Amino acid sequence: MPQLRLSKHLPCRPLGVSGRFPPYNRLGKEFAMRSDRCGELTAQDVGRRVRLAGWVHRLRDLGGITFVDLRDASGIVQVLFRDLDQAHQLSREDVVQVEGTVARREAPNPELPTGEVEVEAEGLRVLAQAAPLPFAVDDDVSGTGEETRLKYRFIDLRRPRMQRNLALRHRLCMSVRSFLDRQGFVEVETPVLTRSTPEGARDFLVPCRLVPGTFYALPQSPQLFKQILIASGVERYFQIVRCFRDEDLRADRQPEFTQLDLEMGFLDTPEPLFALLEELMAHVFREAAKIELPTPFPRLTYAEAMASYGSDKPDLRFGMKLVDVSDLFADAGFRVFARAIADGGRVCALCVPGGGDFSRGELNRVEEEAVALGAPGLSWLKRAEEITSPLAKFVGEGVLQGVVERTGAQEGDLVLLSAGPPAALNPAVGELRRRLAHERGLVDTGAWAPAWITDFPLFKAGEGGRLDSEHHPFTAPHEEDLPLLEEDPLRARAKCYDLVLNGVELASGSIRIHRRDVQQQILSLLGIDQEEAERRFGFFLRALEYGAPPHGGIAFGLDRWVMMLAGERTLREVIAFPKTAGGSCPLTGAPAPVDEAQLTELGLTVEGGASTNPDP
RNA sequence: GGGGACGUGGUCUAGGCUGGACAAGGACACCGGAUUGUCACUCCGGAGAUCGCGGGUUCGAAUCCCGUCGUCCCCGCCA
Repeated sequence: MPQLRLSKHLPCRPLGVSGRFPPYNRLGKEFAMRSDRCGELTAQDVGRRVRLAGWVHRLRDLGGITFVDLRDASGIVQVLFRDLDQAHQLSREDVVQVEGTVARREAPNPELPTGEVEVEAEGLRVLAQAAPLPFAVDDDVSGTGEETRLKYRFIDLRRPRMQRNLALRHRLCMSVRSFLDRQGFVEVETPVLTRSTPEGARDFLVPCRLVPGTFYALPQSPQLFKQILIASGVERYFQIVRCFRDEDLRADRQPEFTQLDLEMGFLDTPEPLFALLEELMAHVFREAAKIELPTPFPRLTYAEAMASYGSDKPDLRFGMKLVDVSDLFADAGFRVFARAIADGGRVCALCVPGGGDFSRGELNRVEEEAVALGAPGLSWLKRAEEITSPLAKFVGEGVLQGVVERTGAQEGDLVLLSAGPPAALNPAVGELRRRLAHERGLVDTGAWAPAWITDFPLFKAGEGGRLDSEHHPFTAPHEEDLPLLEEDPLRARAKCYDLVLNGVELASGSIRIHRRDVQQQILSLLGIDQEEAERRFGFFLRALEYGAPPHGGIAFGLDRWVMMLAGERTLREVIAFPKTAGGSCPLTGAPAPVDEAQLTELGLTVEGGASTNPDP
């Protein structure tokens, strides 16, 4: 039986031949086990003696001849075994080393990048055998339940699509780091074992053995640390950092997730930051995904976004703005609308291009949906050759004509009309806008539509008439709104901004308060008195007392960013080892009960005894 | 905390409404055999499931009911 002959010096392929990802600088020594990578062999290699190593992707045993698709990170190449008995013993996903000669194929496979060639094996060594697989390593993920994929994540991640996602994430991080490095940012690590930070979510707690009865909290974000770093003279800080929030999960929410966190000193308006971040975005899209993003990004104030799109994260890949037609209906004779206006509401029109084909039944369904979303009701008009509308019997034709003109409705379009208080009406119609656009195929799914949303309110109404921070308690108010803090705090605007991409909130930030007295005022408005403030974040307030420059920053949801670029539907597809919706990890079996001895050491007892959780 | 969907050999699923020849069918994977140009190789043969778990209804439950656990999606919650 032929054995693998290990040549002493098999020259490695020189640099620059391959354009495949990931290209990397090869040190000769690195290739002790292989001279080439599977996916990189081409017709130019015909006649070369090569040594490969990889996984047996697929086997075709024809008796006297056996084909093996050999796979490594670079791709797949067909290996041909002639009269090599060992080849019959191979199984899928065995790890093998093969030495042989590159030959031109009798029948090329156009489906495969390496399809013109194959490797005629002269020797084979099995490096590791694989047990029967729970699922195949191919890109059709649909044939496997997610729990099974997570339990055998080490197999799942071998799939090209998952490899691509991991690589995309890496490239995104690399391009972020290189860009920010060139802009003078310094990556500084902040503690994971820390105090509760005031983000408003539930904390993950870690019991402290040295002081029984006390707990560290895992950070919901490094917010206070990054501000302290600014006060510490780190003028430009960033960090790609894990954050933890103990809340229920969603397709786009994991209990631990990654932020690109950054902060700049000597910043009192967001303008320089916007310019920098737009360049960062454009750079990252170009480097990581070969997408050109035009800059500058459109900007909308929070008030504009709510009025025109009914959302603080509008999807700008399509139009369909909410159009105010209140004035047209104020005295038009339709009492329902007139009363809504008299009560301080508005009449809002939404043009659905091509919506003229909605049947009466569909319109009823849309109205039900609108009401379920919080709109008081819904009416409509259609522009065909004539304008038709149930409102025609209440208002003059001129009013409906006015609606058509203002919304720009073309022949064949539908205009939905609803009236009510803006706080309820706008989000309802905005959500309707989003749903109808998707249902009707009006969204350009290949487009990238970033936008800045600015000037959020500083506060929102909390439970029992309390004030809550819209962003967080360290957000600076607009100077001209400082008087409002006393008179009408809910009207005060914050120096606060979100970066929205295709209707998804990608990043959120603000100019921070850098004066101790203003900070104290905000905290007291939030119902946090001096004593509590001192107790919870006295360390931070102290930092503001010793010369903190004006500063501001932003934090990106990095997982979401990768998810969008990867075109994935859930965060789990872009995180190597994610949690299920129930917060568990099928791979490791976490969370799991711990030994009684560990609890004792920590001074903890578990009510009702530790729940038993069988090993996975 | 609430709502919805799902749970059947290793994997994915059919069957479930209308309980009875279902000691559960198929595909892929696996095992044995054949096979010298395949590429989702093919052909022949084989093994493998007390239908998530517990209880109930019934002469009889994969199927109906209740509970429970798990997975997924949504609301609440959460930047």
